[in-house]
Amino acid sequence: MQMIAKATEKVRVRFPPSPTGFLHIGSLRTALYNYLFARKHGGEFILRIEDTDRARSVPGGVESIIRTLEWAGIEYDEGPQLAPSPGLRPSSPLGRGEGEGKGEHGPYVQSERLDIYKKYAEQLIKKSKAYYCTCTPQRLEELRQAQMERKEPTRYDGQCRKLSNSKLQIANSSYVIRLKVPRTGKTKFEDIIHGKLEFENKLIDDQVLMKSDGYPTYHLANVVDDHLMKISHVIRGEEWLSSNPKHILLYKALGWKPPQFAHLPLLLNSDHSKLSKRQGDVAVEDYIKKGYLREALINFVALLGFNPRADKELYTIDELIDEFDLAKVNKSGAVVNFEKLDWMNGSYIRHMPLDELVTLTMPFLPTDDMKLARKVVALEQERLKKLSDLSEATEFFFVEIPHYEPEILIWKKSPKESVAPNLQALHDFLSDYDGTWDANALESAIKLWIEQKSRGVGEILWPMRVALSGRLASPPPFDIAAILGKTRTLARLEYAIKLAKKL
RNA sequence: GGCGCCAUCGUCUAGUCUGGUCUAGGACACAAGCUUUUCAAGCUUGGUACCCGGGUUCGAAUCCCGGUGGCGCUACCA
Repeated sequence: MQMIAKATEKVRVRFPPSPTGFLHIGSLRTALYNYLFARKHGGEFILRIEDTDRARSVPGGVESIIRTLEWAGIEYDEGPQLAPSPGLRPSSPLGRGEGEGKGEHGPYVQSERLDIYKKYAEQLIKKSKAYYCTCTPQRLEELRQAQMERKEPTRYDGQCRKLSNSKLQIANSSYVIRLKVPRTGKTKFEDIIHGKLEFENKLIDDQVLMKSDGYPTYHLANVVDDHLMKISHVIRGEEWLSSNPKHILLYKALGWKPPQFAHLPLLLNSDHSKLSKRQGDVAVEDYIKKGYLREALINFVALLGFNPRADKELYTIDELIDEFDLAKVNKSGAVVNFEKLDWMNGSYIRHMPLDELVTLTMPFLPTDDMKLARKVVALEQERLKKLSDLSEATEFFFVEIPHYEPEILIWKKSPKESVAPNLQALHDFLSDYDGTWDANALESAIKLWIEQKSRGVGEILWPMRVALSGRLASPPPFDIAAILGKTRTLARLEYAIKLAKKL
């Protein structure tokens, strides 16, 4: 794909979130694709904060985004830096930003670049490529309504475009600056993912460049910054595809060469609408809280819209970098399949070294005892889908006696009258047992004893397991007994016998 | 309404550019079986897809045209 990386042009990509809340899972994928592309081509990845909508920016928004990227291990080379503070996960180095994190193209926060946008907007006015517009929002709204009723395309009617561009004109009124879009011809460009595209100029609106509050719109700020920051490839969501001709026209008006574009397919809800909060969590923070591993979430999100190989599902970040290819990114939207995320996360959990897993799961356990935690986690490791499952799954280890419905002590293949005597026999055997109290020794001793008594394995082991765990499903009874120790094991058996007698 | 994008199992996808090896492959989920005190894991097996209609061709999931459907945009939001 010679259109991707020309030897002469350094690959520089950017991820430009708005600090309007938490990082969206779709944004995480966009950030990841940009990151993969940059790393693959030895380029640079820039984080830029687009806070030009003052009403929607929220306090702490920038920090939240940076922390989340940090958690995900997506490092940026240039961009705003946070004051050092105890992070979420110390193991992930933040971008090797230059110095203060400003880089040579900073600042990387748009609200700190207002004079730059103003300068270019005025330049466009001088060149007659843009004009002041004093139309009120009410007039614009009425205009739109009328156009809708007449079934015409909605667009600005150009009332102020005809006026002369003087400061006088705007003297005492609130105004915006609009781009003077050509009325004829077509705007063409080539998208790396979608190929050649063209739009009729007469259908493109005279885009607002500067708002009346002195802030630029996305369109202006984005184009100016991408140019000034020497961005080579704009990789963003497909919701931007329709406005791309406006951006191309803007580059042209400013006399700049546009970068290359790649518009990524959208992430969808199961009903195929654009992924939204209604149908599950979309904030990456929610996934962190629930105990999804960063490796799993990255792997999962990477495969939404892209699949390098036919028969491989699990990729490390290095493999993803290696295999990443914008030309292989899908064109159609992808429904987010959360069940697959669970499977993938479980798979990563199972393959994780135990000590690492224990460290990550400590917040989900009601104990500070690392040795105990290690044993408990080892038992549950292959059962977990996400770390937060551990709290509930292991609760029975940390209570005095677990409570449960007595009926669940009954094994499906044996009569309820046998439960109490079976448990009593087991209790007596265990209280006399003086071998090693670990899972293996207990298992062979108990199984041997069952055989000698010529009983079924199930009629002893099922009630034993329920007595120790209080649950229909749990790890094997020997493992639980080993962790519980002899005293607590016997106590739980005694409690179960009491219940069983009433059955 | 206008403009644009898209279209392979329920879902993520491989295959489409360079038509035959595709009676369409993998994964998740589902079902059955093995193992087993239960669950999980693991292994084995199974069902389900080329949106529709034309055309080009000896041959089309793949190329062309027309429908249909879905989605996105249509703001002084990004």
